[in-house]
Amino acid sequence: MAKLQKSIDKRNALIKATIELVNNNGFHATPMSKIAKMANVSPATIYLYFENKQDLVNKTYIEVKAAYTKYAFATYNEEMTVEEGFEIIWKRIADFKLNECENAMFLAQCDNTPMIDEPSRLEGIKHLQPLLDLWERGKKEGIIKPISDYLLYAYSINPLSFLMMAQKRGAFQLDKTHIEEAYQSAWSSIKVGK
Amino acid sequence: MAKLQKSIDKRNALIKATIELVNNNGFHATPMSKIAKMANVSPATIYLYFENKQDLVNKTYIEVKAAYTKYAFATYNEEMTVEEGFEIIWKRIADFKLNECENAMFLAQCDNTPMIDEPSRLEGIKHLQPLLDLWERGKKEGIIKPISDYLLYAYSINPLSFLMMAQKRGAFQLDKTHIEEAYQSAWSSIKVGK
DNA sequence: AATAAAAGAATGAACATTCATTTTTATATA
DNA sequence: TATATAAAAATGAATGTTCATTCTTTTATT
Repeated sequence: MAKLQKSIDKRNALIKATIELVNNNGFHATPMSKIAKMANVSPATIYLYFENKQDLVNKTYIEVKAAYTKYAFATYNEEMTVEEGFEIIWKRIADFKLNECENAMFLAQCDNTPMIDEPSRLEGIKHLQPLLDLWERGKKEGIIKPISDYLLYAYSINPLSFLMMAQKRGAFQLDKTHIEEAYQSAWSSIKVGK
Repeated sequence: MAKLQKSIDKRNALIKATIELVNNNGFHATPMSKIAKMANVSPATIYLYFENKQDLVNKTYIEVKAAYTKYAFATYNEEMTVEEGFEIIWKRIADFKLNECENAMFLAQCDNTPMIDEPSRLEGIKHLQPLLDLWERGKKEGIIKPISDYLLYAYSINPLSFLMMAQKRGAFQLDKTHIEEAYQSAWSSIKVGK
């Protein structure tokens, strides 16, 4: 019962503050004291919810990653054709990167940085399985190129991260038309051409 | 002449150490003392070559970025056709990401992180112009899709960064065949389809 | 001999974490 | 229903360490 009394709101506020501060300053330039302040909590309170700073950031990563994949697959089901399924998933991912920008940026930063420990990174990858299964099916049906999943991901999904970062820097605006163009590029880079 | 007496070797060693340590630990988790130690230099000496830590990392970024683009365009010239030119540049970039892995990883980390200040970031972008010019030409000739350069970059160049990181994590090995497949994906995502 | 480069030790600030108390909450009793 | 009590949750202030930067002295160069 001890655990249950701890406020889930406080925990969420801490995670949210972590995301926001790390996005703006990077992991090591966001002191626990600032996280506490932004979450309206005493620094000592953080240690009731997380073991230490590394644990806080690992848990934040896993939580955001789970939210990401949940969002991505929310409207997908396995009865769809490969092409349908891919479009559904791709567009959900695009939505996430644009609408849940803070979360998506946090993930992007984690992915190129020694900020997250390896177990947490692996934990985060798990949830992507449905997409890999879809690709597997696509390869069997001769619809998706028979190449490494890493290549498929690099060309069809990862570009969205780059576009999101560019947009965040104000370099350019990703509108409906762009999204459609981007989708076409993504699909044409992984589908089997005639 | 004061400046000229300072050893270029020492400066290079400092930059090299910065890259290596930042790659492994991140910017804020690499103390000046460690950089100094790895470069076989006293901490105080760093301040003869760089104003402060931020300046050191900014200068490192600019230097690596310049090396990257120099490498990328080394075998390209403007007489080439658009398709030729793109292939030449693309493959040089791929080489860089695979052979100069330390440098490429450092750039990838900088690009998603608030580690570098904005002026240095802009300074680093400048050198990419020849590729943008090539694309401009390709669009005029109806060979390259008439879409934003950001989209072209996201789909044809950026995936290499993802693949490099995956390879670094030991997740998979990017061999000759993969490179060729990757090139085909890159080209087919930006060329005008029939 | 004069000047620049380099060094190692010192300085002071910032920070993660812990400590000693206080406040809140849940429950038991009358 | 009101009160007492025990346990958890929360806090602000300390603690000890780490680190960027500077200071003073030594070494190398011309």
